[in-house]
Amino acid sequence: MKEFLVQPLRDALQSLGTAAEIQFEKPADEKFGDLSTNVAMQLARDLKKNPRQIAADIVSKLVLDKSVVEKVGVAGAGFINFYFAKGASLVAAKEILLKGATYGEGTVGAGQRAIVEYVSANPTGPLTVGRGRGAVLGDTIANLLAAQGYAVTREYYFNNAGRQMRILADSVRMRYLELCGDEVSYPEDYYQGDYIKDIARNIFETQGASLRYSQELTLFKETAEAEIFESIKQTLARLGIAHDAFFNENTLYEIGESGTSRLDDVISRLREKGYIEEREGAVWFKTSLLGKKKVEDKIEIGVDTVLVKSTGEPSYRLPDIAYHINKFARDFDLMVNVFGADHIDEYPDVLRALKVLGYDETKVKVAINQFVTTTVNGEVVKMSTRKGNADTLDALIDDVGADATRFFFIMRNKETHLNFDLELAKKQTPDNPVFYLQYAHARISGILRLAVSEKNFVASANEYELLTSLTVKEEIDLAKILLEFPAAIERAALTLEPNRLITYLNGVAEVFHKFYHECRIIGEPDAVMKPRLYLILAARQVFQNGFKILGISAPEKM
RNA sequence: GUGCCCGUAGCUCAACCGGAUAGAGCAUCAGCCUUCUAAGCUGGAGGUUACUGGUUCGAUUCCAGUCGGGCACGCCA
Repeated sequence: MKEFLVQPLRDALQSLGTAAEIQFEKPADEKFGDLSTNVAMQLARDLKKNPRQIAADIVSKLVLDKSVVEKVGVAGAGFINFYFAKGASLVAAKEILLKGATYGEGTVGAGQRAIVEYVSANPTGPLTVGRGRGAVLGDTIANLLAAQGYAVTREYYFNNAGRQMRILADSVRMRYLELCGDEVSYPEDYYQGDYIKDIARNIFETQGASLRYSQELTLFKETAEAEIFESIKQTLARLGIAHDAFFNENTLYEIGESGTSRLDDVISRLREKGYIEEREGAVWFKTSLLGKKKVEDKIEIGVDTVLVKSTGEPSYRLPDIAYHINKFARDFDLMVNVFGADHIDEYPDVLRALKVLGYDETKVKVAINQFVTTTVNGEVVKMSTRKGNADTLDALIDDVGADATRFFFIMRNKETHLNFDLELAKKQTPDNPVFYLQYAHARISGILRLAVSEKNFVASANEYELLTSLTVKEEIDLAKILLEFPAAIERAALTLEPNRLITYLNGVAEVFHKFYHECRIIGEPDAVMKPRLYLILAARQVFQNGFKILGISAPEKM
């Protein structure tokens, strides 16, 4: 609708001898119309005039199509409010039915390629509840970007080498030796979870005690990795999450045709630019030259970053940089990384390196999610994989179901701490927020079932026109909010904040329930019933399309 | 100690780029089912937007400081 207003407003401003960027917003209160602009207030300072007077001047010069904009008003400090003709929304509502499953899709990412990297847990143990938030967040962001026309790659970055994996393998070996009957003192800093014992048992069952006196860890490592990875994928699958690509960090260490690895290449390129220094036996990235600093005793000190430790091993930042260069080589227009707040200090180094090497680092977006605390009976449960007292994501899904799991993880802004109330999520009662939404969909489905079975209703595109005969306030309100769906998706996608979509859908559910109470459908004369049936078909479409992005089911009955 | 994030109704959270009387759900109080699902709707009560200043015609939003919580500050990942 904004398109109808922008040019007339520009013309009006021009005839007053001025110009400004024209911004619209949806007024909080419907008595202020459907859209408003604050352009008069913006101009107040330059023109040194009362904003209300400016607004009145603008309105007097406005030329608008009366069949679209019914009324224009000036209110408050100088807002210009536009009231749309009822028919305008209803005509537009036909689009929802015509577009069907594609309604709501946008073109922000048309012709562009995006990669979303999420989960990325190393295969050292089952996914925890804490990991779940990033997993669902990343998956939903990927869905939102896909809905904006991006060709999206969902990628999982992992490392199955290094110290952690050695500890994992040795943990399994220790448990295996226990099964062989050996007395072992199990180290405290080894993996404590029962899954280690399960893996050891599987090995013991197939291999017997044949590995008892071997120091070789390979079988333990490979078995553990394979089994744990399999369980991670299964857990993700329960939430409807499936990655397109798995990127193994090890490939960055491999020596290519040039005789160097990707990691070597990063260092030599940074060295050419003058950002590498070797001292104390280590290789440093001179981030101090790029603004990285810390403050000690109120004195700022530049800070460099180690890329290769004095042991000769790369620190984890080096492969991180190489990995991002790899993403650029794959020519993505947008690269989203989803990770937890504990990595908050890591990505600035990566971005600094990318910038220095001539990449457009603004294409990299980082979605950081704050931690999850779970409460059970009001008591906070802290989690750690290493200690083995973690609530696994699997157990959570068993407990509350996939829909509630997904919903709870994304219903809050990612940057706020999430309190996952296990008791609440488990409830099959109205205090559980996911039910409020799904119930609206189930109600619509129930009405449509009846319409088909008792009134022989068959939806037909040449009857969509009937929507324009709706007149009741609750009908119009519903049509209007359904039309905001594309904007809601776009906003959620651009900000990488799926919770905005939930907030929007909650609003739709609220307006629908009001409509439901005010407007009966089955049993009304055809002239009333049919337009309403098409209206709720449109509402159902919005719920279904929205639920698909959120990754939750759309139950026909509850 | 330093950096980043957060602080909004009793609880969990919204508030689109700085806009109009700060909104929902839960809990609570009062109503609404012979009629499409009462997992719903209507109404009431509930707020110094942590605090103090600043910028602005206008601040929950931006800036500075204070207090409180989380995370990170390693040649760990």
